[in-house]
Amino acid sequence: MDLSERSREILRAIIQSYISTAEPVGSRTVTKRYNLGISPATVRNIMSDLEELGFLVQPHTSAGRVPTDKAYRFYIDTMLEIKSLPRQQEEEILNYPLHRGDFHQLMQETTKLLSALSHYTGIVMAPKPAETVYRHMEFVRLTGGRVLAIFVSNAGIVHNRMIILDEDLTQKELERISAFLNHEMAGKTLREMRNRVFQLMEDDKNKYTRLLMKFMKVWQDASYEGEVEAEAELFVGGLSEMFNIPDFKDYEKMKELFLAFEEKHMLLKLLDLAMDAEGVQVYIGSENKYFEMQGISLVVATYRGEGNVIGTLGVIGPSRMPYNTVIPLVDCTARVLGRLISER
Amino acid sequence: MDLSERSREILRAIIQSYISTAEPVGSRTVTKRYNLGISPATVRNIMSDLEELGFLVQPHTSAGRVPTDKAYRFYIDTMLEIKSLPRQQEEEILNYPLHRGDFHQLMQETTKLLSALSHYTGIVMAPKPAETVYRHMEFVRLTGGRVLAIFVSNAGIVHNRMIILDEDLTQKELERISAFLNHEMAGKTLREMRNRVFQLMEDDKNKYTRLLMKFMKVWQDASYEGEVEAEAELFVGGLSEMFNIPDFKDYEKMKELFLAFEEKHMLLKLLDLAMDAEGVQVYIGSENKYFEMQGISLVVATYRGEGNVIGTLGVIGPSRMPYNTVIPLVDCTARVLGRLISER
DNA sequence: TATTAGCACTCTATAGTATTGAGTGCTAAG
DNA sequence: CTTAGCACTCAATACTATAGAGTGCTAATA
Repeated sequence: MDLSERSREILRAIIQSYISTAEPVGSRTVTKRYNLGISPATVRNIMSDLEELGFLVQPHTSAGRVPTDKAYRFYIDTMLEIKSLPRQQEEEILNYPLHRGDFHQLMQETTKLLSALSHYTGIVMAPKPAETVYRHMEFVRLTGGRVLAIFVSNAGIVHNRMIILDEDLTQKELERISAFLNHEMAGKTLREMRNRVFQLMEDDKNKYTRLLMKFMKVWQDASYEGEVEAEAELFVGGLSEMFNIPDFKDYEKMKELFLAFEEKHMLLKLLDLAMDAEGVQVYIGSENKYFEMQGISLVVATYRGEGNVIGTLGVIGPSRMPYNTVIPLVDCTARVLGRLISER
Repeated sequence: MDLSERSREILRAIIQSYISTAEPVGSRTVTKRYNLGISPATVRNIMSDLEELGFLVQPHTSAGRVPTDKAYRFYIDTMLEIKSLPRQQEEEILNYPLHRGDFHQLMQETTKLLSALSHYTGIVMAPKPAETVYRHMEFVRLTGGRVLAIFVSNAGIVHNRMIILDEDLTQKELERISAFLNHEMAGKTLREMRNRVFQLMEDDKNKYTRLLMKFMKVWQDASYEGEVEAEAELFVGGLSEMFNIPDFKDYEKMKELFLAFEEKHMLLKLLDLAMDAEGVQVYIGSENKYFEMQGISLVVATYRGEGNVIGTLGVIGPSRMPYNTVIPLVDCTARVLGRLISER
């Protein structure tokens, strides 16, 4: 992208202006607010060029111009100066009462933190059962052959699954199975456990064979039904912030947005995708095929638990977002959450 | 309320008309759609009376009339003929795949079911930890003196709490505590357990005293912090249905509504209140002080688990709701959920 | 006395018109 | 290459006229 220094300056000015006012930017505004020693007419010429290059569009002929997704991408990649997080905001994150309650609450509170500080909507994707390393598992006998399998990770994340056997086991028997499986499976993810189950089922010299066979058969069925590969849980907080954003002052737009939020699959796919990359990532408008929506961007970061990347979190807002403050905010929150999980 | 038979007929006609069209009802409409052998002028006189009695209001002078909360209340109490649920809808409820997954998913899916069938927003209040009867508890040692306490109810509801001890216990020690407490506490609610803890702490002849003391001290603190008395979890599904309701076609109204949804306390208080009554209840508009909102009503029913009322569920929509179909729908869903929980 | 036809009146919603102002693109001069 | 100047475009706003739905009141009627 070979823009002249001056064109870049003007593009930056337009983007910054639009980010702070949400109003289409005219040539006069540029010269007045950012004195570049240049006349409106000149700016107009350059703006016209920038439009041709796909960085700007006009809502209508007699309006100023608005940055495109391409412009935001360019801005973020080549001219964004990320501030370090202001001391005060960092304090706020550190003092936010995240540490109370169980894992669910931790996730939920984190979305609220993200939302409160960004004034946008906060999202957190919880660790996926299939990829969580469990330290302990427990089988609790309920009535009617039903057994509740409870998995606990190092970080205190609890997942559970109902297992329905056609045979009623005593709690004692379950405890034997439980002891055996704990020994066999501790430190594994659900995915790894499933593989181990297949392995064990080959080996019929096992002394728990009959019970285990039953158990594992059911387990296998469960994973066939997609339970092991189940989607991660998605937490959303601060949805109502969306109503304060002038970009979304349109009823139909809002409806579309909320429908998308209710259909969590797409958002989860996107967040899952973000697991593969390092650091903070920004998805602008139509850049991603899973949550493609005019004028909406996501700022996403991965968070770690005991070393590994275990989930992602971030913020959803208008593409017209003050990235220089939101990015460090998301980054810091991800770190803090990671620390909390690891030292929980 | 001594209305003449004819006044009642007209009021009913107006309410039914408004429920189905969402348009203010004029005198001519009443005579045309419900032929009562009466002229518009007569209807006007009666409508004027009904307005004076507080059953109707006019949005403006030259508009028809709209039922007030008082009118809906009267309608529901004295002239609603509740249909039995159509066979087809009952089928739909019974066939809805609620039974998969864990308790959380069950709750979430139930909100979706309610929403899908009513075309409004579904809500389910999960059983409160403080009032859930637990069959089993388990303590899992994590790193750094942290212990995860896991409680399992008969129905397979799992709650967990992090307990932080300033002393590192081995899993063996925990198992001893766990065995003792399971023996001591099984079949109790969290609230009852707390009381029992106080009792046990008096008794220092107990052979587990030192560990238990530690443990219970922390437990006590936790309950002091309100963890035992924690609010029930609220599940909401089908929020976006709100966007399809003409009554809420206003941006500001919508914003207000979503803010109320995010502040779940109020809604929970109301649902909690509903636990005390039997059968299906309807809260119209300003009738309740916790989720008071112009034009919005709730249809709520309690559901049972193994005999006891353990939670509530329902539907939120415009006061202008076809109660004769929504009420049996909510009723049936509550029954089905109860059955699923009890036979889980 | 209760009902009803008739009519004037009220008020919203809709369409049409005029005006304003922001902003552009083009042209010609510097 | 830059810029002043100017005609042009278009959305937003305010104003006006009109149509239509519905009422309340009055006087006639059963």
